[in-house]
Amino acid sequence: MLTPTAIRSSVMPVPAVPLPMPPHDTAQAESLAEAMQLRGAIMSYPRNAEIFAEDEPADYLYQVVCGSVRTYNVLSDGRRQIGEFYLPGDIFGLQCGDKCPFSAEAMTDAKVRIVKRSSLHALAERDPSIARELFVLTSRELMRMHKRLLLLIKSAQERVASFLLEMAERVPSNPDIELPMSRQDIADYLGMTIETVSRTFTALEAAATIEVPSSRHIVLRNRPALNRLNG
Amino acid sequence: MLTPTAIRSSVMPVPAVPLPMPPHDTAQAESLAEAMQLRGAIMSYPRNAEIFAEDEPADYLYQVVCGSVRTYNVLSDGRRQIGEFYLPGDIFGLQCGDKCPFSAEAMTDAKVRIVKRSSLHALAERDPSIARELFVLTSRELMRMHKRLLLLIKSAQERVASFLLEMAERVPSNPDIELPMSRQDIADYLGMTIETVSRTFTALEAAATIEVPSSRHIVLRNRPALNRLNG
DNA sequence: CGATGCGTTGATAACTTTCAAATTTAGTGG
DNA sequence: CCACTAAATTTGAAAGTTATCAACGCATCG
Repeated sequence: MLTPTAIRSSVMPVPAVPLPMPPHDTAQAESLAEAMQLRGAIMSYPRNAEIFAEDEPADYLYQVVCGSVRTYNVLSDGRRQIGEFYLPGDIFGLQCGDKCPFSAEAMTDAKVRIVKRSSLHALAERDPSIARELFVLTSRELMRMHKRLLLLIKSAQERVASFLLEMAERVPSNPDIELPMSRQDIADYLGMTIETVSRTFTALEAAATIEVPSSRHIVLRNRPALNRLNG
Repeated sequence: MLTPTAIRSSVMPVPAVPLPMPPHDTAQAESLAEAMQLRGAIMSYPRNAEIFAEDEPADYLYQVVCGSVRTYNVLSDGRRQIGEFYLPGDIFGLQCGDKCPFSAEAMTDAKVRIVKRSSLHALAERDPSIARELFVLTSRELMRMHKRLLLLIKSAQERVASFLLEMAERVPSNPDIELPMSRQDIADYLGMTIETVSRTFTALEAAATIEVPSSRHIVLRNRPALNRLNG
């Protein structure tokens, strides 16, 4: 399964003015969201631009403001594995040690809030609630990862079904889904080839489980069937 | 791939006296390890005994004292996926929300230190260094998970090679590895069948990459070859 | 010694990938 | 707005890998 994706944009990210965020509804003196807003800079990335690269020093935490982001690894033989897709609101970069264990790219034009990890950790030293939030966030990411694991042992149909259900949950415009990623991205996320992804979509459509009006627009027609496939 | 593993021991865990732990070499007033020692109870589990079950309230954090533990999920059709193997010193149960997202069993006779999560979180409120350790631990688990993801998109040989290298790293008795788990466990960890695992071992042995004196005793004869397979 | 559990081996079937080509969609310039 | 080129997606046929089904070997244990 070779996927020699040499996507590398030469476009430089453009700093933008911070966007106002809706006020957070917790009683916290300062929540993580607020802290990130205060301390964060917002960067704009065009489609396919690199946000950070594997093995770079991992100095920042990131939050998608708008658009979408993919993290990924490229194996020595060129195969690419997508680590995760991040949508508006999602925070990524939590699992970094000293060096980033993967790369990140804007999947669509995107604005990303960037905060120095050191600044957040310093804050966490003083404010246990921030520390707690960081922990919860990481632990949640871990659970998401765990669901991915379960995904990857399944058949092609099951993987695609799980993927669609996950996306439906994350972009709440049911039953329609507007996918921000290409077939290649989906394939590399699910650990299969682009052809198998395509065939699986076709099969699900033939079974009237989904509709595919355009390649990135999916309509879930039979959720029970998808849930059955989901195991 | 059906693996209807209905392992369920009726043996009750036996509380045991706490074991002395080597002193921790940090300057911290109280490290997480020390805190767990102070607050933790040690339980003994016979081979295959259940430590906790999926969907139970997740009230505890666990640390393997001796022996080995597996966490796993069982899908509706009986397939089992192993989440992770834990060896002496390893801490597990970090990713739990309110309910355990998986079950845990002793893979061999094992002693496990058990600490109330609430007690650790209360401690973390007061001691930022503990909070930090919890975060680092979770983030490390996340990185391990990430490596697993990369594993699961690979071929059978690559998966087994990666698995062996990982185990070699974790049980430092190189180049010999004494596996604490059965072929079925390995299969469910790597997302393949027991037969394929067996055949892959045989193939690696035929290639003089490893030796298999007994089914649970592996000798790494050609690490470069394994590393090459590891990608 | 016969039962039982675990691991290995063999033959066949099922599924996914690979390679190739057709088709659709998107982007660009006139 | 249309035509044209490049990119993305879909489809088809063949090959490769892994799963499934079945049988066998080998230990342990009553």
